[in-house]
Amino acid sequence: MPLPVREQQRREGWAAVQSAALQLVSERGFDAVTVDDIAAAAGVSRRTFFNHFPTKAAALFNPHPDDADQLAQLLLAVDAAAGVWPALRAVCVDFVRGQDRVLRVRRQLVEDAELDAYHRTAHLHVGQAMDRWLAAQLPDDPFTARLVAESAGAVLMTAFLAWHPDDDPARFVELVGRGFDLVAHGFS
Amino acid sequence: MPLPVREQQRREGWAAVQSAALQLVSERGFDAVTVDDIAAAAGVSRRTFFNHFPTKAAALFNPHPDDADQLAQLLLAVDAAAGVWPALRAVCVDFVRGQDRVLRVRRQLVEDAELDAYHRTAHLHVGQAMDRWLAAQLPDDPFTARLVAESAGAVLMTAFLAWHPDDDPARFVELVGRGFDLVAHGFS
DNA sequence: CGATGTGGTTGCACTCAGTGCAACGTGACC
DNA sequence: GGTCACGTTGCACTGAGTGCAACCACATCG
Repeated sequence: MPLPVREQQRREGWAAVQSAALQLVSERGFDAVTVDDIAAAAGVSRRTFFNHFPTKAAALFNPHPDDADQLAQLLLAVDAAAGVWPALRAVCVDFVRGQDRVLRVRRQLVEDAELDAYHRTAHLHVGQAMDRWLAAQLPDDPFTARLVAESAGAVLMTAFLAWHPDDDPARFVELVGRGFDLVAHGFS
Repeated sequence: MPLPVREQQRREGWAAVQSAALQLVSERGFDAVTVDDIAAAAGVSRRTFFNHFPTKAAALFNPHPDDADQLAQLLLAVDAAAGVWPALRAVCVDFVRGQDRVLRVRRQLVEDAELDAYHRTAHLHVGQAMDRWLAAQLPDDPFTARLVAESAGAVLMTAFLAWHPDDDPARFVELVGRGFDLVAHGFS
């Protein structure tokens, strides 16, 4: 199903801006790059930058529109018969593969404590699909549903921070799986 | 041990600004209050506001200096013989008592999705004492240490979101305990 | 007690993030 | 070919956050 021309162009512009942002910020650092710099490098106006992204940090960390679709697809397809946690493990491990385009750059950026905060907020967005799925799976226990969602976030963040930019991206996937297993086993 | 006069005044100014910030923002909303408004209400200059807090959001969510001391004290005193997770449970439950001064207002603010993000970043600060303690407890397994820290954060955040502003603050403490127990048991 | 030093406070000027608005240009649709 | 919808652009504006230099109050020492 080919996307409409309009939407196609829109996503190309989106990708051009994010690409320029990642490039410039990884070279010079977050504070040394202005929105005007990024917009100019991407060949769009400053105002258009803000049509694509609400903030400067969003240009670095917001997920690609396709990613949100993909996560939703994975959640639809997964079999939760063995419990929500194993299902979520499978979904996250699958999802996290094929993120290597942005993985390394983002990991380097997050060395800066300030950007770590931005990074975490970006994940709130992606998490919404997961929140809805969990609410449907555990309709009678919203507390546990929320806790499972936050715990999955904790695992992903831990793996992300434990992964080193020099490592193979596959190692990140492995760390995610290990984190899920540790939490599944419990801390008692 | 009475604090030096200088430090005493400093903390009074700090508290005055935070108090004014919580008051105004809970009345009008985050975006409808400027830093100038807060500074004026606290009886200090705009520039002094930024001497106390690096950002507007920090004035709402940054922990009181005494809180950091208290958390450090609790961590020093706790007995970790039964494992790090039970110890952390005890520390957090203790710590979370006596936070009722800011609990209700903050919970109301976080209804706004944007401020939820700010709130989470503020916790990174408090968590540093916990990070150091965990690194000392699990020197040979930094991955688990990080995961435990993130999981404790997940529990606190879940309890905070599950707690309702009309509830008794004691209920929040109870929810924290319940969250720790659920994670201790595991999700398998 | 008076001189000196240290550190928080203040005002000023500046950069830059983010927003509202109105004009424009280009695909979509009949 | 006309018109409609929508993303793009420029412009002007608010407000967050910072660097700097002057100022003032508490502290210290002779």
